[in-house]
Amino acid sequence: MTDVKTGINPLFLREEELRQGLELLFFAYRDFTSEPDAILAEYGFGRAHHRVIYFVGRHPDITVSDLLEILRITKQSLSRVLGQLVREKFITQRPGLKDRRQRLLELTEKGVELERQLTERQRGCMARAYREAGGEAVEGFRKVLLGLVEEADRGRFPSRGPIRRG
Amino acid sequence: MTDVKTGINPLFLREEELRQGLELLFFAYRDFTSEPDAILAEYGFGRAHHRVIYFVGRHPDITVSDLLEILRITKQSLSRVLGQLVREKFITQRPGLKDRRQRLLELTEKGVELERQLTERQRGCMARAYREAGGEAVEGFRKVLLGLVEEADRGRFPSRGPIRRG
DNA sequence: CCATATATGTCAACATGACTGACGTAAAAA
DNA sequence: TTTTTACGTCAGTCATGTTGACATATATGG
Repeated sequence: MTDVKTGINPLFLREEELRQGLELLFFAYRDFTSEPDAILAEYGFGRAHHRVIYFVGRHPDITVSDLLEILRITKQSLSRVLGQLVREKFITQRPGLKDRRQRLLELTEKGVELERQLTERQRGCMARAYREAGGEAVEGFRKVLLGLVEEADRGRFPSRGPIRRG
Repeated sequence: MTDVKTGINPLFLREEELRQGLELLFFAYRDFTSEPDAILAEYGFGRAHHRVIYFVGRHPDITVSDLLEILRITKQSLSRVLGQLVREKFITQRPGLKDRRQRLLELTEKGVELERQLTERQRGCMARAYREAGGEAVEGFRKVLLGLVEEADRGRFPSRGPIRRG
């Protein structure tokens, strides 16, 4: 194995390194959410609103059930925040074309603006981290995180191949 | 720049890639916490208890204030879960030696056992992801995540140098 | 020694975001 | 036509966070 040839212990499986992985995830998530939380508070919204706005922006005309599958919360929980966002005109609903039971969700201009404002900060943060770490590190970051995501959802992250593509 | 020489766009800064980063973090965190949540529920505990148990296990004899700084919650919030854990004998408190106002926190045997049970799953999950991604990817994972962590807390993650060390 | 600052705890009230369970309606599908 | 599906809603509960006010013991500095 690598360690025999190179004199490296398989450190990446050691307890300490694993724990650091857990903690990195905790600290990164903690700090990553704190920025938008402040903005959301100005609107009287919370993190749940951010998630809804984000994924509706990301998948225009998403249905309620698809959104529920992403968020993994109950419809009652979603209903509350979604209802607010619709009433306050950040999101519009319209019946599906093929299936008129569906409510296709879409951001209004107001919604797009808020989404931009919220996610811009996070993207900036991520961009800085990417830049500082370098392209190769980003590949690794993606690879490991993808391994932590449930099989079923990995398809959401199309591979771009190793580092470079045409 | 790289793109001129190699024909690569600086893709790692593109909107799409940044968004995938945000989402990877969301999905990974979502799935990463769901495992222990089930176990915690059996004890009538929640995620907050896990965090306390984890960091007390990680830093034996940690003080309440140090724990508060890690968790970034109010002492009232901590007090509730910590109180439960102490009453149910997962954690012991004893006055500090130098400063007797402090309450040094430590896991009991029962606490160690629960911590192990909870974190074992997560470590297993992380180990699998590490193994599948490879050592180099793990370095990248660490690098990027560290860049997302607030300056002040980066010292918690001593660098092991680039991939290999003696 | 005394005043002040610190470490911690506690009570009360409240908001958010999750949950379960039950029930309702409209539309699709069998 | 019956059943299933997509979605909504009401009601109640729980976990976890918040603020504000106040209490106590101990440390620390003048």
